[in-house]
Amino acid sequence: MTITPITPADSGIRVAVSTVIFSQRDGRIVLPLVRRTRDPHEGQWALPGGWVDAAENLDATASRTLAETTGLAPSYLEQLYAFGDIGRSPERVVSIVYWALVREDVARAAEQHNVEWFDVSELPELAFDHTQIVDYALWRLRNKVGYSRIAHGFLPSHFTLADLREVYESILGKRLDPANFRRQVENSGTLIPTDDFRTGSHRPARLYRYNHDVELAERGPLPH
Amino acid sequence: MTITPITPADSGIRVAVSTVIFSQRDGRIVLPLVRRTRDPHEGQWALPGGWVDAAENLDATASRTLAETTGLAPSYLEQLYAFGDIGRSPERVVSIVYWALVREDVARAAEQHNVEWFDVSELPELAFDHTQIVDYALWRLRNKVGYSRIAHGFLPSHFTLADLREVYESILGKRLDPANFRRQVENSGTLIPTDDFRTGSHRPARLYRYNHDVELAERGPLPH
DNA sequence: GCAAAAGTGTTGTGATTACACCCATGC
DNA sequence: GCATGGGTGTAATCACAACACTTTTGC
Repeated sequence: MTITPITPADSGIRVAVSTVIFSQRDGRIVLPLVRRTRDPHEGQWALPGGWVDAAENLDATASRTLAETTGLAPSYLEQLYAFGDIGRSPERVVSIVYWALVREDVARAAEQHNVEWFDVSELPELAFDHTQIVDYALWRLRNKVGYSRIAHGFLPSHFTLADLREVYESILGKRLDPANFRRQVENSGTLIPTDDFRTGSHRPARLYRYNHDVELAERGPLPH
Repeated sequence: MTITPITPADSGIRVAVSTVIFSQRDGRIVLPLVRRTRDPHEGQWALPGGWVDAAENLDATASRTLAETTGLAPSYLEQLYAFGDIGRSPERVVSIVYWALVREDVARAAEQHNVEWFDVSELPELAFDHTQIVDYALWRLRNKVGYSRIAHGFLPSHFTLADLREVYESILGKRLDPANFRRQVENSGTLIPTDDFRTGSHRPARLYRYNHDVELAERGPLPH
């Protein structure tokens, strides 16, 4: 039996993957952009990404392009949305966009050439529809921080409650009550207190580590 | 200036759109499947869908294939996920999957040939990875019903609180307290009481209509 | 001692739950 | 009348926010 394509394999549609990578730095949310070296939009800043190879899964493409940018594995990676409007590029391109979180220390360790990290509130003009894509990724991030534990994805293995609170505050853009914040996260069962403290200023703060028995976010029946 | 494709236009990857269409019938969630008329998986049941035309937006393709199945416009339509694993089809196919809600009366009015509606708890074996896709769509539906008003998408323009409660109960798979349910939805501001009542058995029940000033679900910065 | 962050205690408020109870209709 | 679903009332509970207060460090 033969397989009969209904459209020719050359359908005029190409498939790309881009990734919105978030990290945290000095209480700000930052993301890496690459400068385009060819048309269209040569010279403009764009999200890191690449074409999907016929023998490579979408997730793998996202991981690969992410590694090529930050040099290391993310602490969280999730598909965001498929953008495929006709006018978003001179040729017809469907972009499967992912979003990722990388820890602050990981991001700092692997700075690359022609990659620059920008504060999300001070982004330059972006190529294609990437401004809209970043807006949507930010919306998802702010939403998801309210009902999951993804904020931990920004932090190194050991951290204080003030560190974690700072992450929440920079994502949500508002101050949180330290006392109530402490109780909320203590009751969530996602943190394991250690016997170590961070000293240096004022009263030492206890260091916590993440309880890896609980997922950063519920993903439903999708394979992880 | 010339555009230089990095991969040839014939990348060996084709782009399709499929849609998981939900409706409600006798307290059960049902969805339409089409029988495949060619290989691969000839004769098996599959989600309605089609190839993306180079001149057609993804949303438009979803609406079109949905119309070809149910014959009418959905009350809710949202992108679900892009499935693109290597092994999911003999050829490399990236499927942008949407999910939709259609009102019970709309679904009943437009029954089509070679389309059959199945109870989601009694699905046959499906082609490709469509079983997994339906599982994920159901998970999203059950989640979203908890924090949005999409359940209204199943109902005709006028309905009783018992109708609405039945929708919630069939989605969530559990009974809800009628008294508390009433207060919750009355306080949500999404319902407008009418002066009409449904009679026929016991005490007549007031008919409500949906307040179209509030969206069925918050979609963030994505264009609707 | 003093400032400041770490950490604890207390109180009020609003949403949710469980359930008792009344109302209006068909039979 | 009586069974049944429509609709109201109410008290207990819980999560959360606001804020006063104590503890422990650096200087």
